[in-house]
This record gives sequence, structure tokens and C-alpha cells, in this order.
Amino acid sequence: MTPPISDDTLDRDFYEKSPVLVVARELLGCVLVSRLGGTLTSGRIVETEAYAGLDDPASHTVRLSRSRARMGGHPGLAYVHRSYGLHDTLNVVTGAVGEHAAVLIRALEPVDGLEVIRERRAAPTIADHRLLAGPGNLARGLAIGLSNDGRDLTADPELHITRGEPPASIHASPRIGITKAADWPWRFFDADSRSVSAHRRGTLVT
DNA sequence: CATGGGATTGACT
DNA sequence: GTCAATCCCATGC
Repeated sequence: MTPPISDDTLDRDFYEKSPVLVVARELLGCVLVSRLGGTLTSGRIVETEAYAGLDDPASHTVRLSRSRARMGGHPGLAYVHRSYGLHDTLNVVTGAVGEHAAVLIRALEPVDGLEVIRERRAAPTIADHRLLAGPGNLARGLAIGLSNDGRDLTADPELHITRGEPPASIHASPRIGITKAADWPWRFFDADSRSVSAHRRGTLVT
């Protein structure tokens, strides 16, 4: 029996806000919960990136048809993308239907299911706090794959996000690994977390 | 149908 | 710091 969605699960109103930068910041400190693969695994979100709609040259929605269909849909739906043929990455659609905005979840601090996460990562020498650092790593650790594209995170017992304590200090920096709009400071991270994926300097936001 | 780029990662110099 | 693995999808012939 899968437990019901809890009261503190982020709802449609949370994801529907604009601009996407606000949602990207507010997701920091929330907890991504997965029961995919039959075991509870979860982590506290410490790093996100915002991708805006058709005016953001770096967003998949301007280039990829599947992304365009997904990101133009309802806020709170998962958009899972395979990157470099190897790694799957998790995004959440935000804003109004047709706005084509999404937030990429880039890093978590492990909370539940550490043993299973470590098995899935097949990385015996990695420190606990680094197991879910990086978008491909967290998807692997929480058993999130391409087949989970389109899940509704506001109503899915197996994949959703719950409210948490916001970080004391949030920094912003340019987004990682993109070539277009590479100077937009749309990556946000918890300045005090050791689980942030890349050690790039940021500027204080809060 | 052939080709090339990409929201990455870990191993290695 | 460099580099290759690997596949989805868009583009062009």
C-alpha cells in the first residue's frame, strides 16, 4: 500500500507562480520524495536552475518538440530529459499553461534511503553528502528515468515535493553547461550546503 | 537515411 | 586541467 499524498506536498498553486525565478528559489530547502523502484528515497533540494519560455535561448522548449509539449503544459508536471545520451535529469514545469517555463533540479542532500541510493549510484567511495550532487546523479539515486516523464508531482504518491525549511543564505550564478545566455544568473543554491554540484562562485541573493 | 550537438559524469594527466 | 562514453532528437539530403 502506497501512502497518500501528505498535506505538505507542494500543490498546483506553488508551481503556477511566475516568474520562474521565484519558484526556482522557493524550491530550495524543499524535499524531493521518490518511491520509484519500491523504496523510499528522498533529499533536500540545494541547487536549482530556472529555464524560461520561448524567450530563453538556452531552454529546450525553443528547440525540442517533446520539451515544448511538456513545458507548455500544466505546472507541476515532471519533464525528464536524457542528457548526453547517458544521464536523465528532472525538471518541473512552472507558471501558466503555455508559458513554457521549468525548473531543473540540480542537487540534493540525501535524507531517506541512503543505502539504496548508494547501491543505485554504484559509487562506493563517494561521501554520503555527494551522492545526489548533480542532476544526473540525483535522478539515478532516486530511480527517476525517462519513463517518468509527465508524472504529476502535485498528486503522485511515488514522486512529489514537500515543503521544507528555506536555506539561511541563497546564492545565484550563471547556469551550468549551457552555451546560450551563459551570463544569466539563473542558477540558485544553498550557500552553506556541501551537496551543491559545481563549485562556482555565486552572488548573495538572500 | 546520415550526421551532429547536448541542461553530464567520472576517470585520468 | 582534459577527455570519452552514449543516445535522443533535429536537421538536411
